[in-house]
Amino acid sequence: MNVVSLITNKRAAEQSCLALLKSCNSLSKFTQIHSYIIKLGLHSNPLVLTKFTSTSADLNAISYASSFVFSPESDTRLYDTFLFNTTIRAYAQRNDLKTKAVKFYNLMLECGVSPNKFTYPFVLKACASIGELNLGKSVHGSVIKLRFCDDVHVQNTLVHMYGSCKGGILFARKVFDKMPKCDSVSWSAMIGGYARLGLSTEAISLFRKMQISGVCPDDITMVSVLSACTDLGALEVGKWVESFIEKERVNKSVELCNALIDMFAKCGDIDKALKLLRNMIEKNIVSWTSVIDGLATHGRGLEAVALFEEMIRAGVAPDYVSFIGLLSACSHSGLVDKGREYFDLMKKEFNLVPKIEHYGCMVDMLCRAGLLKEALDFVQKMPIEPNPIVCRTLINACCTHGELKLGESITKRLIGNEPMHESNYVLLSNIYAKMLRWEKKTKIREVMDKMGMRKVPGSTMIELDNEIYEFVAGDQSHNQHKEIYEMLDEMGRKMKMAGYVPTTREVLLDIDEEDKEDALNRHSEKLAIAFALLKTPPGTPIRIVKNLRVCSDCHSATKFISKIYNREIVVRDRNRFHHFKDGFCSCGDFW
DNA sequence: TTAGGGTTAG
Repeated sequence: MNVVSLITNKRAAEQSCLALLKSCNSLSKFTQIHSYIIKLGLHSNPLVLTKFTSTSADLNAISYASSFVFSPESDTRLYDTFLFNTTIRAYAQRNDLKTKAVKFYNLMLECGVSPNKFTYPFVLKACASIGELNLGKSVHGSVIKLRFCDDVHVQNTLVHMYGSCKGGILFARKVFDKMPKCDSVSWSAMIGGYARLGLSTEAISLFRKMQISGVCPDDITMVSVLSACTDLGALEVGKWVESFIEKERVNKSVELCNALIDMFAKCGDIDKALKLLRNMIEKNIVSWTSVIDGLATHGRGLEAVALFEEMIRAGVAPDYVSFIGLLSACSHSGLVDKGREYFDLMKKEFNLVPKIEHYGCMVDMLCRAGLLKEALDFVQKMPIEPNPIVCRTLINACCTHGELKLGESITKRLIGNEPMHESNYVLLSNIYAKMLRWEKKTKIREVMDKMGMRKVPGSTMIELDNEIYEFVAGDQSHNQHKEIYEMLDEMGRKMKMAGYVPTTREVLLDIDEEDKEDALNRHSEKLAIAFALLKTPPGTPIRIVKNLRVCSDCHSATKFISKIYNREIVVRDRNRFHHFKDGFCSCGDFW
């Protein structure tokens, strides 16, 4: 065989390898082709493997392939932009290997290979999910240096990246404001950034600006807008968004329908969420889970369980999240036996290993049912370490059941593990208040002050005429505060006549009974309800959203108010919904 | 021969 035919054959072999790799989409096929490549002496040519990394759908195979491409034997002179781009993309798509995408980007620069306009969206996407602002900033620096900042794709990914990094939202807005031309992706990235951070009012007001700008929102924009409504509990705005979607004929993708379902479920209209699910032709696990979880938080546990069963019959396999919804349904509705049954079924039938969240649901369920001993036993036997959420559940249960000493010791241990978490100190200080150990309580507050910590103040939001009002305890900032406090006095008189007794044991302050009553009477929930009674016609349902759990005095007072004023009152607190009507609450005083 | 924004829980 002469040299020419050897070269021809090698080229031919290379060509046929490329052709084979083009259709290769699995690891097993790849390893087969790879052995040919090695036999033919082509393994040092990364370009052959580039073909594979760019076409393969199997991400494990890509890891395998790139380990050869970037082996020490490879001829680095043959590395090119496309090779790096495909490798970076492959890793940027893999949740567990995002940092590798950035590593390959750095290697690209080290090898002297120039990035192009396709490189940055991949790298920035990886930075976004890593969430480190400084990393993102340094990549942004390269974007500027290499003059790729005029590309709208790159700009949009920059907005997304900053919007996903802790402390980056102002930088996102800076990039966004400087963009000469925004498209629907730019607006969605910025609105989505606000929504993810819980800056929901900003998200909605930016959406209004988008409408003025004349750029048409699409289904993806609307998903973020809806998630902002969901966060605020703003049902009226949410309903308006729904009619906007209809009117503008926005593509009703599965994701958009899911966002609508979740909005209705979390803004208090669970029946509407259920109706939307029924009307969806193509539904996925998220659609089902949103409603199951919605039913759970509305205290309709049996219906949640029934819907879960229906989902399985429909051939949709439950996942980790749907089991959280299901178990929390059992927990919120006191279905202890059902909960235990499903917890076992999760492993046996569906091959899902329970995670800490599922153990958390079980502990919560046992504690709510008053089975504190069993809950403690359960935690001790858990194969994973209890997380702070599980510990706090136990501590709360200890407080409710008068096991203050035990509560104190768990809280002290928790503070040892999590010294910067302010809610642990609040717990301990509340335990001391219940023990009437005021001097210890004062000491805790001093420690908190020294560390610059503050208790999250309770606040209640209410939506009236498309405006959102927020109240904090003792709030006097509202321009109608005089009328509101007069209304509160009237409510108090009528409630007492009807048999209401203030639950002063809830007031964890060292003050006399009369002052305790006064403190209770100024809780943000009561202020918001008084405001609603003043501003809405008789018979109109009242919906409020509380940032913390509703306290038992407000719970009892709201029952009286619903009867005295003949109003349906829907309260969303941090954990669940309470529907008050005719002096009763849907939670059956069990929350 | 490659590109950008989104949904469920905790």
